[in-house]
Amino acid sequence: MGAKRAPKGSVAGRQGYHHGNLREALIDAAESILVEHGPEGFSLREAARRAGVSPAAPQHHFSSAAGLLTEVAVLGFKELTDRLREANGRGKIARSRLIEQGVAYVRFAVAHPGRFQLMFHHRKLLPADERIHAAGRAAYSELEAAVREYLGAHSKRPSDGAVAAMVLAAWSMVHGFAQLALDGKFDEMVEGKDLSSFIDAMLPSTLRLLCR
Amino acid sequence: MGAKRAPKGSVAGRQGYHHGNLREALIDAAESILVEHGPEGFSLREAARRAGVSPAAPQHHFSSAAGLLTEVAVLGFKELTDRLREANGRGKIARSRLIEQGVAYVRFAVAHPGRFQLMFHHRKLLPADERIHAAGRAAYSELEAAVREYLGAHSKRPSDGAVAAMVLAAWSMVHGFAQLALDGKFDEMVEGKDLSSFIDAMLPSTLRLLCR
DNA sequence: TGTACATCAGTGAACGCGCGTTCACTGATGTAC
DNA sequence: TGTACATCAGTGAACGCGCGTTCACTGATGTAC
Repeated sequence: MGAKRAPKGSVAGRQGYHHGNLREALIDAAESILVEHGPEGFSLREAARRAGVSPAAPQHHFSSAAGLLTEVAVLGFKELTDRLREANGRGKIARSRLIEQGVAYVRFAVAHPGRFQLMFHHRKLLPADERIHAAGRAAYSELEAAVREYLGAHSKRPSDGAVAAMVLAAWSMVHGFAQLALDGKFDEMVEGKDLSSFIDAMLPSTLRLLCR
Repeated sequence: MGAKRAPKGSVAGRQGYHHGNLREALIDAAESILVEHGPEGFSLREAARRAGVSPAAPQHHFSSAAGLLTEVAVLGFKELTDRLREANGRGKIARSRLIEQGVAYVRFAVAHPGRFQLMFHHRKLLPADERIHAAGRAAYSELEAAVREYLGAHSKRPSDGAVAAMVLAAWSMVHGFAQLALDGKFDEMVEGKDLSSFIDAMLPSTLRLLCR
């Protein structure tokens, strides 16, 4: 096994001419590039390099750079959806569940900055891709559900308009908070502290200004 | 005048070997590129091309591509600051002034998408540039002033913490709204209508959920 | 169980492209006398 | 008012770079018989 001759371009995990798991390896490579250099620093050649494969290899798995990134973005939306659903399961009070969900949104963004920025970077993705839309809508639905429950706790049956307005407000707030945090606009306020503890300290009370 | 021989590479507005106004022409060119292709589509060579000048010419006015873009971003922050100050001058009720200011923030973003995205795209700007920080802080101060007046209308003397929290909430909301709008995430809701009318229709009521 | 062969998943060299930056240069302008 | 000359603001060719994509190819795998 270990004695098997490895081809010149080989890399840890690679054992022969066929990679065996190139599709997943390229996705992992893409995510690591995104973390280090953001969506703009991504290149297909670099992803191939990190997967230990020739520059032409990705063609067999993804139509193009945008195709690979679209896959990563779809996976990102799916994980965000999971995080939001999970957060809405915590706690008995609808209001605190909604707040937990907002915190989960921002935590996802700072935990996976590359992936998050990519998800909202349509120029880098396949245009008008149905999977992206569907994955985005699924995440939106989680937020909508939490808002509906929250509003339902006050008036018996919230109107669709009221729900939509509150979703717009909550989504804008957490999205803006996440973007500003990732762009370093809070660095002066954060000072020595860690960004995560700043979020934990400030975000819930910020969200409480909206949900009261 | 009109009969004057123009050099081969000449372009409207150019009249001789010396451009005469290259610095401003490059800034204008940069803004037009940003509008068309976003911060990622910017290149110094293209800016030089649009200004009707050789690729090496910008060196005499800006240290690098990041230097030119930093200039554009600083101007953007200055204009945003003006818009915010202006908005806070409209209306007698502090609450409606704050809401007007939020609307002005988003209107600025959709009116100058390239400039706006650039301002929050630190990877494209000179790192740790003092002018950017100062220009950003000036805009922040406008928002802070409006929030302080708004909160002051309720309790007699709002605490700094309360002001900071409200600023964070308001800034996050308008910034997120703007980013999501520019990224096309509202396109399904907008449908046939124009983005500006969607903003006018939805944003004030969204902000009212926060300011009440 | 062995063999022939189609298919799959890679290689690696080559393409043309646009980029930022450098270099020696030169035309235009402004100033000193 | 005229002239010499320094300085400024451009030119355009060249550099090396990394990119996405193409191409003819080949090693490995899996299947039919």
